[in-house]
Amino acid sequence: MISIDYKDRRPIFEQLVDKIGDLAAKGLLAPGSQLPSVRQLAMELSINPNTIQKAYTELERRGVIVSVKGRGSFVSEDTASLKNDRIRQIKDGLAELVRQALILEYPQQEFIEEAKRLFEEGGESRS
Amino acid sequence: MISIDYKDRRPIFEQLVDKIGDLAAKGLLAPGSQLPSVRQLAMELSINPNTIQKAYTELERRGVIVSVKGRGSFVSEDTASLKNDRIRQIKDGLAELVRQALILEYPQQEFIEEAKRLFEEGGESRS
Amino acid sequence: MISIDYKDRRPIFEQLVDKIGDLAAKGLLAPGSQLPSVRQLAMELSINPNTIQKAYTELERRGVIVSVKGRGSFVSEDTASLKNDRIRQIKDGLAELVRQALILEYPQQEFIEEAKRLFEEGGESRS
Amino acid sequence: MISIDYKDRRPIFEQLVDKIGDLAAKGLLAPGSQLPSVRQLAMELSINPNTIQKAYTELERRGVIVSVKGRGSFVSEDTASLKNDRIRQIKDGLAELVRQALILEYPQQEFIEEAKRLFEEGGESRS
DNA sequence: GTGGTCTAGACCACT
DNA sequence: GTGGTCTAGACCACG
Repeated sequence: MISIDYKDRRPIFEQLVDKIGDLAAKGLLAPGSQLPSVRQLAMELSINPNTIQKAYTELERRGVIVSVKGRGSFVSEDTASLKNDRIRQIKDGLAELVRQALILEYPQQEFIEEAKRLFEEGGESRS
Repeated sequence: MISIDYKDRRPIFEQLVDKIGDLAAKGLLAPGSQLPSVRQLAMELSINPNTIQKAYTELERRGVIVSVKGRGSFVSEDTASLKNDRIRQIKDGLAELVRQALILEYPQQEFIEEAKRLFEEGGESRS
Repeated sequence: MISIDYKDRRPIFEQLVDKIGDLAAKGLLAPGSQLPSVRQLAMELSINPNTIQKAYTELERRGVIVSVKGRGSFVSEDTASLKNDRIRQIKDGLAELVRQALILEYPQQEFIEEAKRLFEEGGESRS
Repeated sequence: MISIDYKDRRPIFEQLVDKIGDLAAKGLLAPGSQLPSVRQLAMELSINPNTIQKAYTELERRGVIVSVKGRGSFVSEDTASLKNDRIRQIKDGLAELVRQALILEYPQQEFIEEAKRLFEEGGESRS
């Protein structure tokens, strides 16, 4: 379910944050369910526990998970915050892109049409 | 014309690539015109010549400029490739964002409306 | 009467200390009355007896309860110390906060008004 | 200027975040000025660079400082966010205290008077 | 057993 | 030189 891509130039902990954030947002990690422990996940992925810890800490900061000393880490039961976390990232990325488009005078209409095209193209290939 | 923003978290060479790419795409750097030499621009911006070199190398790879040993660096005369370079980046970014939106089942309509809103908001604040 | 909140980030033993301290201070646990035994309360709450023991030890240290070997644990009959224990905590916290406010030159008036606002807001939402 | 207290039970990185946040909020660290490098501060305080790094990362997340790879860390020039960061903490603490006071039925009037008393007491002892 | 903090020492990208 | 990431291994508080 959770894997890391060593070809990806982003730091490992960031890949983990994104991956777990996605799974939680889509409900594939049930709200309230327990995540693998820091040590266990570190073993599974053959990476250092500190790196997992860093990812979990960031996820907790974002309200995606809650960690309790001595008990473990759990997916947040506040389902709204699960999705909001990811949607905010999309909106931030979009704002940056539009900023670039305005600088280049890339017309709004083409931008929107490209977006629509990508949505339909992506939508088709889904099972 | 060319400046660097130390508050910007991106590496300086990347800021340069973007900035020069923008200027060329908008025609503010005339096709065929000569760019400042690596050393001269390094002096002007008070940064390391290596950093300029890295930016120029990347720009040449993208077909935005051509460098001729012993003569200097020139904006490409292939105006199409100038704009295409930048537009490709926007499209790539958009494709990635749409991919994320599909994963999260973030509705196309909201995505498009957010984009439109950002375009109008950004368009207003232009001098 | 006594419950634990797993969403609460504080350690369980600390929640118990607070909860029992509150009940004693408000007179809902009569002075002199017997508390559940460590084992019994551990069973009821499905938590480790060590955790209960730790809470009882801390409560005894504070003079809220007295434990007698072989007989059990009892709410202190010194009613003054019951309430004082809790009020001292509030005053300590307040002193620390005011210390911070002075360091930051956060004006007394705003501090007081914020406190009043919180009291009224909190007072309304009580059943 | 910056020191750590080993008697303090809070983690070192948290003490640093608070201390630097205070100095920045009070203007004792001028906006835009450079902080000691991660390694240098680690040497001065005889603690591990990772611990400093953790503190700086948190300070950047809060908008108190900006860190630039290869250049260093700088106090934010957004003076509003410097103070806001600290004031938010005071308000959060106050809200928690009032919540406790309501539970204990500790009268608002006494609470407010205690606060006023502490303000004046603390105010007097200032040079 | 759990999460959280810390040290020691390394490598990377950027200047 | 700078900040950022990572590994390895330790200790603590909590259950």
